[in-house]
Amino acid sequence: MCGRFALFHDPAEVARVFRAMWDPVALARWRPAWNIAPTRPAAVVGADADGAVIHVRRFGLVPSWAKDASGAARMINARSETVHEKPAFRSALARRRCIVPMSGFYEWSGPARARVPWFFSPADTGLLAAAAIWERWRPRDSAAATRPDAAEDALETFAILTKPAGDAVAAIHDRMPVLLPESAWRRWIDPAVDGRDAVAAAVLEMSPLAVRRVSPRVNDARREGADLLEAPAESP
DNA sequence: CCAGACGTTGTT
DNA sequence: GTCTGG
DNA sequence: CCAGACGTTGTT
DNA sequence: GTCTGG
Repeated sequence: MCGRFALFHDPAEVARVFRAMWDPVALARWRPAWNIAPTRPAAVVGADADGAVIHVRRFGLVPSWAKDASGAARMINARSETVHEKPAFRSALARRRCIVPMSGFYEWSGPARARVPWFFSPADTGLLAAAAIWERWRPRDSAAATRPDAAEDALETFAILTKPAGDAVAAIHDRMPVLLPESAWRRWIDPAVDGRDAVAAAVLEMSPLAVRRVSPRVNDARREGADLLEAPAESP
C-alpha cells in the first residue's frame, strides 16, 4: 500500500519534470518533505484549463458529503480493483484524478513490535508519479458557506490508488501504489478520459524501483529531514 | 419510507 | 482492542 | 503508514 | 451525494 512518502526534489525540478506550473499559493506554502503522512499536505499535479498545475492538497480523502473532516486519515488509499464502484470514490475517479509526485515512498515489514521501514525510489533518476483521486470539502455550516471568502474554508484532499505489489515491492509488502510512466501522465489527469479505462491502463505499468532499508526514526510521523533515509544502526 | 454507511491495511 | 493525530 | 491515547468530575 | 438495510 502507500501510507507514507517523500518529495524532496526542488520545486522547480518538480515543475520541469511534469511540465506543470505551480499554483502561486501552493508554491509559497510548499517545503521539501521526507515524511509525508496521512492528513499532511503534499504537492499534486492536476489538469487545469491552462494545462498541468501543481497544487497542495492533504493526504487522506474527505468525501464532499462528510459531516466533518476528522475521518481524513482513514481514506488514504483506494483499491484500483474497486475504486470505480465505491460511493466514497466514484465521482472523484470520474472527474478529479491527479498525480502525486514522489521522490520515493515507504513500506514497512515485520511484526507490530518491530516494524522495519524501507524506502522505494526510482531505479533510474527522476520522480515517481502515483495515481490519485481528490475531493473538495466544505464545512456544512451555513454561516461559513455564505461568507465571501468561503473558498478559503474549502479543504482539498486526495487518496492514492493501490494495486497488488510487483517486482521490488512484493518481497516487503503485498500492496503498492499505482505508478504512472511519463507516457500515461496526460491521460490520467484528463477528465475527458473514462475513469475505469484510465485505471485499467495504469495498473499494467511497471516502474523500475530501487529499495533500501532506512532509519526507524521515520516511523514517527512528527520527524522530518534527509537523515530519515540513513541506513539503520546495526542490530545483532 | 427513514437511518446509516460510505475506506484500506495490518499480523499471528 | 480500537480510535485519533501527525 | 506508525505512535499514542483510551475518562469524568469538581474546583480554582 | 447515493446506496444499502430494515
